Amino acid sequence: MAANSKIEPYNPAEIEAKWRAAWEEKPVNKEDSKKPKYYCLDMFPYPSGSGLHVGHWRGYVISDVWSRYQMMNGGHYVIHPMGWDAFGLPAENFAIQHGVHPRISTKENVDHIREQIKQIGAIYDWDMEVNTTDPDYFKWTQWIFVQMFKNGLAYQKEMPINWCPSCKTGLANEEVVDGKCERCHTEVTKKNLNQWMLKITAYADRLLEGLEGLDWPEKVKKMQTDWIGKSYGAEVDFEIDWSNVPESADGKIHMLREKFIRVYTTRPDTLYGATFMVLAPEHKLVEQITTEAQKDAVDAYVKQAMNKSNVDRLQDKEKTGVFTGSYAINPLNKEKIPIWIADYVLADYGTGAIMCVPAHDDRDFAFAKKFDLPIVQVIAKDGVEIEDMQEAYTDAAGTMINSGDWNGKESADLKVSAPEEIEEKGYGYKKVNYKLRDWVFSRQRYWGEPIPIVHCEDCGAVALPEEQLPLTLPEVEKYEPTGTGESPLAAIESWVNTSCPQCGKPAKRETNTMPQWAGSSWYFLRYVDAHNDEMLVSKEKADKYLPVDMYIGGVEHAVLHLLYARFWTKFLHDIGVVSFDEPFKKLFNQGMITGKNGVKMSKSLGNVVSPDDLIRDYGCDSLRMYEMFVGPPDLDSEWDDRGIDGVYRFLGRFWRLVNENLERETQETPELLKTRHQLIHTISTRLKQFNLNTVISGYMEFNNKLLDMSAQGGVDRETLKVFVQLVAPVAPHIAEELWSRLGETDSVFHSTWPEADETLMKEDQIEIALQVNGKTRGVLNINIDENKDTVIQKAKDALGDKLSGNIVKEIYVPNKIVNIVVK
RNA sequence: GCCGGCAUGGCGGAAUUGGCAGACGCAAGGGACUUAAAAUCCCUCGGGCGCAAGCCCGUACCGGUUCAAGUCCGGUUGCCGGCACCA
Repeated sequence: MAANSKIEPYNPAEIEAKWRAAWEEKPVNKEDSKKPKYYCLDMFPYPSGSGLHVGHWRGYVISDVWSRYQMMNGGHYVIHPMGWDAFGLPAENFAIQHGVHPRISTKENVDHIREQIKQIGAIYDWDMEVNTTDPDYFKWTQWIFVQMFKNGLAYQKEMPINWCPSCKTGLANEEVVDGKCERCHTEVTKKNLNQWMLKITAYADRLLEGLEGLDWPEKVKKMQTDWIGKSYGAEVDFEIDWSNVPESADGKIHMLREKFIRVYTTRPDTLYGATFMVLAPEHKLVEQITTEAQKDAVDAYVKQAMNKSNVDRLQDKEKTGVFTGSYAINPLNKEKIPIWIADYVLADYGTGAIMCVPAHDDRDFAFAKKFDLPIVQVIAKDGVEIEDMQEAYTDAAGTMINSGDWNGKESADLKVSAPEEIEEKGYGYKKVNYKLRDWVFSRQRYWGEPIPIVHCEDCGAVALPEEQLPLTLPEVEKYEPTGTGESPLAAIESWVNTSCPQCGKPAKRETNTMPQWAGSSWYFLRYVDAHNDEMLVSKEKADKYLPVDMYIGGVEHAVLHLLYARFWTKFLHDIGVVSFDEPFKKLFNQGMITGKNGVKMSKSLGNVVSPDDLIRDYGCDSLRMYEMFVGPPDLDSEWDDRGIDGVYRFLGRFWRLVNENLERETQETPELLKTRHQLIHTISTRLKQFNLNTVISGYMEFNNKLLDMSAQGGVDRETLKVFVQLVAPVAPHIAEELWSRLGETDSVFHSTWPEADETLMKEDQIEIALQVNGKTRGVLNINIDENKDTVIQKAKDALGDKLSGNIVKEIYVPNKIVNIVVK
């Protein structure tokens, strides 16, 4: 059937320009306190100079589809803002190379990317726009820091921290990936610096417990759980046997000597099996307990361990270590056990010292084998003591042996009860530990929020009073990091020299800046009250519009931004700024769009696909739809330009379907009614479940079906309207155009999402499969919900002589299948 | 090493609670329309055997449970992701 020749062809450029202008003038989503709110948030971008590619689009399209769906389904006022995470190194490096102030280049980049993002045709409310580098914004970032300082959560500490020699700045643990800088992949070294730290560890338990109630991908929750790394165990004291270290040797006297070495263990049940101890090379007792004979070897080892880079320390799985010459006493069996030092023991976890149970720990086993130390099994594996052990038995499962009065107990029970027993006997304490470390918060770079602290000789570190915020960055000539651990700000004397806010004496400003993650740790709160001069967000707005209902972005921030933002939100909750303590109720991680063969799109590889040409050739709606159709939204997908032809052709046919039926006045038939409700049901279900790629295939399937019906008589107006509504979230421009052609005067996005009536969508005739012994041998048309006996009789008739042998069993799954088992 | 996830045509991918594997699309081939091309429309499209009706094989591999397995269970291999000496 030829298309009606009078129908004008689908012209996306014209339609999209028309509706872009109309929406610009009269936005479809405006603040309306009478409607229920829905907050759908994108992870805001860093405004880089290279602009957006089709991969960036995906997340923004997903969130816009979801936002528009929320507007229509439930009549929500949707908070859907966009902003800029604009502090950071690229702008600063650009300044170093070209002498352009980061403020200037950042503004240019923001203006450029804002225009690109507008191409997506999303319902962003630009009145809410925030920029982390705007003094009116970072005033509040600094304010939060001051509150943390006042509450003892921001503190200074001199310690060896992760240092990136290329970025010339300190890094948080979260920013070190495989021993390398998360940004530039340079090997991270250690540097001893006085740092500002944020006490995220004070929130370790709450950050862990809070995960339980969140509708987040399990993967992300697990990553955070592992990162926090909570473990249960005991701290146990081992008495030091000082007899090998004469007190007079280096002038030390007994009184100053520690009596015990304290260790942390998660396996107190294996205490009888501890046959040696190992201290971290940095442990404070190492010097004291080392005997004269071992001194040279120990000194050499400590020196070498200190010089090892993170990467070496990670890669060298081979155990190394030296004997200190001293012994300790196992508190339970009173055995004398040697004390070693080795770099496999970390100085900054637990107590920096461990008891070693080689029979039941892989690392201790490897160490014992290498240095020929005794191995004593204390848990029977499968009821027996292993002869000539080849690997450690690490399960806490089995009966205790070689363990004094613990013999015969179950190790799994003992693992739980031992800490208390040890506590009663006075050898130690029950103890919980975390892998999470405090957040190294200082950066020795220019383009970040200045830390609002003044150092006064008399008063120490003093926070700037609130009325002096924001503390803005001074103009500088040189942006180069010094590399010495000092910020470039330290060279600006006129800025550094100030007076103490407390006593008025001359004092110096803190010259470090905050890390990139500071501004992004709370931006989602600011959007809903972006122009408030009085506070970071009013109580009223916060209560009305927060927290975030749906957060959409890449998985790469699982333990960085998402952990920090949760921490800051909990803190702001505790000081009464907001009344909730989890910022993001639901999280969705979209998969990455890659180039051919799953290679990440990058400028240097030249495989970046720009949306610009595609929009020109196919239009925004086609690109939006293809972003959804390219693959399941949560998985990575390879971009293939050719695929967009498919959705473009579909939109052309959809255009034709509606237009060729505009004037027809087709009456609704039972068949059309049924199809309409099946369509509503199919699309709504898939949309709700976030199966966005199959939403698109659903459109295509029903469009083909309706085109057939159109050719055979026509499609009624109500069905067309419903179809247009269902397409609207994905392809808003064409939908709005067709909606108005169907005679509607208000926006399709102000219409109510159609509901499927299950009774109307039911087929009355259905085709089911006929099987013999589980193999399909034909199909059968039956009435829906037809009685079992009738169906089976029909099936037997239809199968006829394919049914040879005795019928053993007849299976009928209603409306699905008949299976006859013969022998 | 430990912990997760995944494995389906030439390609991207569909398949409620186990119930006709390959929806939808891309690419490819054929046809219609056209002076021609583009666009559009129609048909074919997992492999093998067969003139045909039809039969056999097929969801990484091996085995199991079941009337019935892409789906569940046990084992193996490969790929991806996270953690990486946290005691």
